[in-house]
Amino acid sequence: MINNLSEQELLRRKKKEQIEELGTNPYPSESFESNITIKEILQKFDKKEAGNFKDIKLAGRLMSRRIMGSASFAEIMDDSDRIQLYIHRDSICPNEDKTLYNTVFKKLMDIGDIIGIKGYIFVTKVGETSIHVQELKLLSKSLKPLPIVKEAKEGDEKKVYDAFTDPEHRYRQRYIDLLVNPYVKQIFKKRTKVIKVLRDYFDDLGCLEVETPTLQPIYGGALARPFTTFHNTLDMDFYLRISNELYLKRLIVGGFKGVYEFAKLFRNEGMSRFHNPEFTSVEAYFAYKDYFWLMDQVESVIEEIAIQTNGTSKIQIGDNKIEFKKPWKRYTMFEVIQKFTDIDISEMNETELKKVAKDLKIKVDDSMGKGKIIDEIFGEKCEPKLIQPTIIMDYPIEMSPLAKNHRSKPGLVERFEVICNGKEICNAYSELNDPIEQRKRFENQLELGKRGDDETMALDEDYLRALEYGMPPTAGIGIGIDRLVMLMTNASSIQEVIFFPHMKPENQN
RNA sequence: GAUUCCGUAGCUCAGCUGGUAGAGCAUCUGCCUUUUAAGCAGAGGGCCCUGGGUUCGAGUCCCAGCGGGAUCACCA
Repeated sequence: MINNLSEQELLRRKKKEQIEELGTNPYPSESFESNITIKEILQKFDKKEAGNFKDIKLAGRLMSRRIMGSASFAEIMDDSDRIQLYIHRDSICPNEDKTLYNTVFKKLMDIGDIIGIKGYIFVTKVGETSIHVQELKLLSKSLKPLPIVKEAKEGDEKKVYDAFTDPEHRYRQRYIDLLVNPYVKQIFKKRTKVIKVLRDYFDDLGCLEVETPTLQPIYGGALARPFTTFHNTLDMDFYLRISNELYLKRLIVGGFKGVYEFAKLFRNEGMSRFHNPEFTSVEAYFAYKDYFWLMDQVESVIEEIAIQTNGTSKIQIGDNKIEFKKPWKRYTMFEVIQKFTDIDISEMNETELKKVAKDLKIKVDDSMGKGKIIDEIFGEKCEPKLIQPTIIMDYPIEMSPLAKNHRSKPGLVERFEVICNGKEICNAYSELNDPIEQRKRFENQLELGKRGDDETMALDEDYLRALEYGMPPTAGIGIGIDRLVMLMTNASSIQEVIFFPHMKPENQN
């Protein structure tokens, strides 16, 4: 193992031993509490507001060093920002013994070491806010060299050297990515903000945040292939949930007026820049509400998310400027298909629909029912063109086995999705609460399964039993958190918004 | 899954029609010794992703594999 170490790694291990020989623990136990953040220093000091800028105590990572004889400049980074340190030999070594500066700082410390300092703030000749260090302590020795990203000014242009940009390394070693690329932290802070706004919104509506099983004996609530696992004591298979929908609705049967859950969902399908095998969704259910009420809520909460994360409801996403301010455009499924294809399919039967699909050069096969064909036409001809947030409503019944029949349009259900930047970001409906109808829908799914559709829903007897006791009229919604965060952070891939996206195992090659 | 591009020093990347492995940063040594430095001089550092093949000779050409990116197809 030791033979595989690079020259620089061997050297750092040796330095660690030398530190120990000097009687210093390179990994001390005692807490070291900063009394200010770097961001606070930079903001308050520049404003020249009164404050305590002596007796600064700060812990962080050493990010650069420029050593001159008996005085050096360095940079320290904490959770908030970076600041320059001025380290003068006689300041940190006021007595005869200059070991701390000459040996420990100059010879035994490295970029990447975690240190604690005490000192006071001043401004250098060239005007950079800095800390004059009076005490210096090693808090943790770093044994691997960090990729060094440097910025230099050439005239007016800012040039970045040795950027750490290789996606494989960035995702596999996210800790390095976070240390070295400051924008990455901002993405994840926004992600947490998105979740917080949603949570606050649902709480304010009087909902209860709940948890439901991740391991499920029957997977349901969505159309997808599951991961399978095994419970030894029960001697049976379990599935990692593809959805938590049916459990949350059981809780509505149980009498809660509203429930929501942020849930990791697992789908055993392809990976791409829009798909990770596990992803986060929030589902929320509201008793005594319908899908029109939900449309208003989703417009409000997403506008609020945009404002909270970006300071404005108008966000640049890729090449598009997207306005989240409500109200959004609303179309029925048939209207939007007519808008983009000039074809009115509202009265068509399966045979006619197949012909339309073929004319539009959309692949159809015998496993596809009416609903699936309509969904394909929509996905192909409409969805990619819907850039501004748009509500699409009233879906064909075949594609929506858990949604309530439309109050006035036969063959349709009271369902809507929000499409933004050409992608679905949420899916919602007036929930089907007629247990007899629900059983028929499940049975119809089984039929589709026999026709060869490999994505159909299993029949869940306990869920039907729950409905038979009576579920109030209920509106429910699922929002894909990862996709929403991608929009709010202008990220082009889902891997950018998940700390540890799944990848093939690292090989020793 | 399909197409296509990529894998060389700790990092970012050169390396031509095949002929002893290169640069900048980082590291080490020295210079500079008190508010700027990407400083100056020198040095060390490589299973060129892996395994086969062609060849007198392969980082380079061919085949297979592993890993990754981009685009496309299915799912959110």
